[in-house]
Amino acid sequence: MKVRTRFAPSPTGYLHIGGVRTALFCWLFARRHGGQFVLRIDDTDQQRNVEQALEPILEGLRWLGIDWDEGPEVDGPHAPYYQSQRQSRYQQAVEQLLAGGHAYYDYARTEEITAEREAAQQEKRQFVYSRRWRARSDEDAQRFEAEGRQRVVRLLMPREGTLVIDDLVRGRVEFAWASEQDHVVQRTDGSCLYHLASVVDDHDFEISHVIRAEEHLSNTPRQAFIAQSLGYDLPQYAHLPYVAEPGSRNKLSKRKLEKYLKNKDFKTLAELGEQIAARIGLATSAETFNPVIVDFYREIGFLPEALVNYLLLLGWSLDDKTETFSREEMIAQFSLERVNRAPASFDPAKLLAFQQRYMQQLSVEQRATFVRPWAELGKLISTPASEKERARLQKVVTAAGDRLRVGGDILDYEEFFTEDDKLAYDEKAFEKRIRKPDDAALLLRELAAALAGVEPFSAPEVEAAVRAFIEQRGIKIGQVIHALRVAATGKAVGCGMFETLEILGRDSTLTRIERALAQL
RNA sequence: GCCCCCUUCGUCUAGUGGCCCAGGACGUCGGGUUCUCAGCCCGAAAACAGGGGUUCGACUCCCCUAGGGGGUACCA
Repeated sequence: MKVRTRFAPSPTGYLHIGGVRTALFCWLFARRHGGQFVLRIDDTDQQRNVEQALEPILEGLRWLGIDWDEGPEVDGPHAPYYQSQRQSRYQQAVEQLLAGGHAYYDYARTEEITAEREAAQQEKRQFVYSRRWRARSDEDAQRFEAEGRQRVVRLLMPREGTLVIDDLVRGRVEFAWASEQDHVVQRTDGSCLYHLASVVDDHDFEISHVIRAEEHLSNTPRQAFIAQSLGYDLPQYAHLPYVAEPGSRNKLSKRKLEKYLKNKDFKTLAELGEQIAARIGLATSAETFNPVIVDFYREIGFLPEALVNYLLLLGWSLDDKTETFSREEMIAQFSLERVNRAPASFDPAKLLAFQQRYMQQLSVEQRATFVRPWAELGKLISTPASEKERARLQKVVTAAGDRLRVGGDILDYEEFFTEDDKLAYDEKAFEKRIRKPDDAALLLRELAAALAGVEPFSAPEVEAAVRAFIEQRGIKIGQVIHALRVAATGKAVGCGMFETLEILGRDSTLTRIERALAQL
């Protein structure tokens, strides 16, 4: 059988971390079996500009390398892939259901249905619609209409027997038909509802495997009924567990940011993002820029491969030890059988650890290239960067080494790019390392003199000179290096001191030391 | 209320009746390396939701309870 999967986002304006995990699994399954991955847009009740609200979602998928064979932009043999453009097809399906006796016109008022439901609940029994306002004949219909009633189309659900679904993740799941409702498939205004649309589309698009979030498991019976009534073969179903909040089993939602911010790791990530956004002048709002949204990671400089690898392991595992998967490996190894049935909570700390791991695997050249856009956006260097700036950037990236976790971290190293007379000092560090120690100023002055003659001004030579200096005076390196760091970089922490000085060069180093001493 | 799904260290997970006084990873804690911070290395603490069965033997099978999630919409 030809494997075809689909991901069906609503154009909401952003791509949620849970949603993209579902998309990834659909995509992996299709690729694993040499099939196709289809993108369908569920915009049945969208009033706003769909194109605009869709773009961030497509952008997110593209960034992560989740490519679609059919759907928006690429089209395909079953176009259009927008539900809003397929209403006439759904209308046709409704008529087919009616003609086949699988659905009926119903004239009940909302209050009447509600009353029946509440009565059932009072008696603690399953609610089943009495079908009192079902039009069994034209005469019924005319009579109801004469009463000023409006009609909807309801499913004529079976009242006995069971439906067995062999879910690829859950296993065998049984539903009693009697506990299903006569769901509405077409509204009073003639528009069709999601479940009908979804079933029709899955059939028309020849979807073989419906891989979707767990919240749809309970919706499967009505969809299966629609499909069967329309004479369609049922697709294979696979219901994925939802992605939970950090440190809890509750479902991850974009609306509970306040709560997530109380989680230490989530907060750390969120703050990292805010800092970077501020430095590159990115206007952010909690709505669209936070660790629950995929775009966040792209903006602050995560590697897509790291996010994908992390997401892969959120609810899936190959065995008891394999954690790193290349794109090819995950495609070759992915299987729905190994999807966990329990919800997996989103762990920002572990995601960051994956990012760090992937960053470490890049060569210095790759890392410098990757990081450059942030250096440009943050005005550390010009846009586009000159050859000279690129060369310096690469040196800084080398010196920073593993300190660069995400692309935006390069913004922590502005001291390498600012002019000597504009270097800012961390006041606390300056106080502690230069102003307060009695001998700091003197040592710094003498050290500057020693450094003046170092030739060439390279890390090993500078280090040799500093070591000779302290040995000569019988002091420890700590007594001079901290002051030197603050004078040269304005900060208490940073890259290796000697590499730092080499990058700055003799002139800047000496100028900066002098300037620091002048501040006293 | 009714129906369905889920439950192993804080977190992601391995485990399909004996290999498990439960393994790996992230995080945490302690130590080492060191000019700071990272990184790296070594080590430690940390879990089978609870209760009943079945069995010579249960993390693994069955039942109940609790907790979490979903559906019960003219939402998707």
